[in-house]
Amino acid sequence: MRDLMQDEAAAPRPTAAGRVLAIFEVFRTASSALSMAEVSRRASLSMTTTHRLMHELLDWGAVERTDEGRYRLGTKMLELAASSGAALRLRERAVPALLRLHRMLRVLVVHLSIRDGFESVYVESFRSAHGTISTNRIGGRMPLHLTANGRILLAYADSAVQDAYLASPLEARTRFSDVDPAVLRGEFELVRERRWIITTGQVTENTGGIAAPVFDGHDRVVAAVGIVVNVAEQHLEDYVEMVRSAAAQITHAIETVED
Amino acid sequence: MRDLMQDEAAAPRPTAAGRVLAIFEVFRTASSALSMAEVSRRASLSMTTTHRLMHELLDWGAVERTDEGRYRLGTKMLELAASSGAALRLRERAVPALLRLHRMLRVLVVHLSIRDGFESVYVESFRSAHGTISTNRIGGRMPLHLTANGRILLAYADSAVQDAYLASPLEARTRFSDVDPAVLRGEFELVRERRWIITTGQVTENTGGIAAPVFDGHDRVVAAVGIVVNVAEQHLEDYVEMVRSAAAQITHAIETVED
DNA sequence: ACGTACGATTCCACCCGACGGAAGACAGTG
DNA sequence: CACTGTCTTCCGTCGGGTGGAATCGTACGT
Repeated sequence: MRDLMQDEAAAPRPTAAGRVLAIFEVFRTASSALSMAEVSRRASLSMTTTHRLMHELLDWGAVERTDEGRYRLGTKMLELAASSGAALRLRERAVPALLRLHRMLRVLVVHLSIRDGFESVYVESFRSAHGTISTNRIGGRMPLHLTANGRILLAYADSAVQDAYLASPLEARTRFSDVDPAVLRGEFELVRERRWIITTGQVTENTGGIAAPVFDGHDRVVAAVGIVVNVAEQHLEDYVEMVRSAAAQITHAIETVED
Repeated sequence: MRDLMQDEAAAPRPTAAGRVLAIFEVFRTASSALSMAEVSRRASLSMTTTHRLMHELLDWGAVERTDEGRYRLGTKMLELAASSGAALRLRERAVPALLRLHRMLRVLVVHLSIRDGFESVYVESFRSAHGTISTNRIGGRMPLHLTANGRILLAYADSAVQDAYLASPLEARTRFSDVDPAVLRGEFELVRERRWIITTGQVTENTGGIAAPVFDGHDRVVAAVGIVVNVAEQHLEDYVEMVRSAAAQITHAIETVED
């Protein structure tokens, strides 16, 4: 569609590895399969270089060709993700509890996320067939202060992380979005005290979230479980215990099978 | 544990990109976090090179450090996988139907797989809490001829692919494993005729599988849905309709939201 | 059919980034 | 304290990586 904004597409460092990563970056931000020339442009690499690198990636299986001759990331990347540290084991142990939670809450969305830097990354998410609210997919990212899950993760992060985060510019998505560090610090306080949180109107005006922390065997928070609901919906508080219970189940699943 | 078998660890091509991929390969096959020296050895790279590359990967987010200072793949790999062609959209559209199937079949395992070369890759899999049969995780691979899902995928593949596959050495995992090309060809015939399959004792003696094909909008098979059951269990045939129904639902979900 | 435009591929000579060795910093262990 | 392993920095040399140009392929428009 709009092909004229690849200007600031992250100038790849003049190192060979940097160029490979630049190509990955292109695919990470691209929504569909790309032609080699498109990759070349977006990665700011010469066609020659792109061509050679792409073929190395093809041989290895990092990218694959579509029937129309375009390129996209290959299934081997799936394997890599599965080997990726935190995500894998966590997801595996968490799914049963997430499913139970999801089953109790037909119409809603269930999310499991971990913190990566200043962002919340979705490790798993189940939404019901119709529920089109919240379009996050696995691997998707959101600012920490706008989602219930994110606030859980930030509330339990090192104070150094909290300070740094609150000192950075805080994005607002609605007129209700909390961007005042003082308010957020208060939220964190509350979270650590109650071990759950409710947010409303932060991402879009008519949605809210309920989330709770997942602990590892050493009382450290490794993830957050949360659901997204329509604020029009009755008492959000009614869901709190279900979410907390799911979080507790996952905590238990992680603690027992420690390795 | 056994650190003496890194000999045949895929000599990385003497190209910079090849070295990067060698590192990815190390993590792909490693089960836990690794020290940099371990990566260096397994990838057959000098410490200097490993050190420099690893830091580039760290900066970009491809790998991350554990608390103990070891290295593992970073959460950004999750994002890459989510952007990976076939897997993503397919998985997204399929999950609701898979969940419905899973809900009906408490004790069992539900798998969604696609074909990648001569292997079946699991795109999603749900197992019930206790059911410890079948240890496949997302991104996991299996030979095509041994699983119900794999046979579905192979039965609908180009005949060129079939011929090539059947001409290659066929692994057997139990004394019941079918490794006779003629027998397998017969199976494929049957699959295309009935649009479902039952296998028994192929991977382990006491498990069986039931699977059905998922089509895209152009009558091509893009995935297979299957379940794993204990052969001791009653009539495997009883599950066929449920599996076929789930496959049909996914087919429908893919066709409708074509893009 | 012809011409144009764009993408993919191959070839090549120059050159700069990548490489490995060596040596030093650091931590844990006996 | 010596020893063993890991991680890190520095540097001179060398080879793989690089961009340009030329070729081939294919789809589109006139």
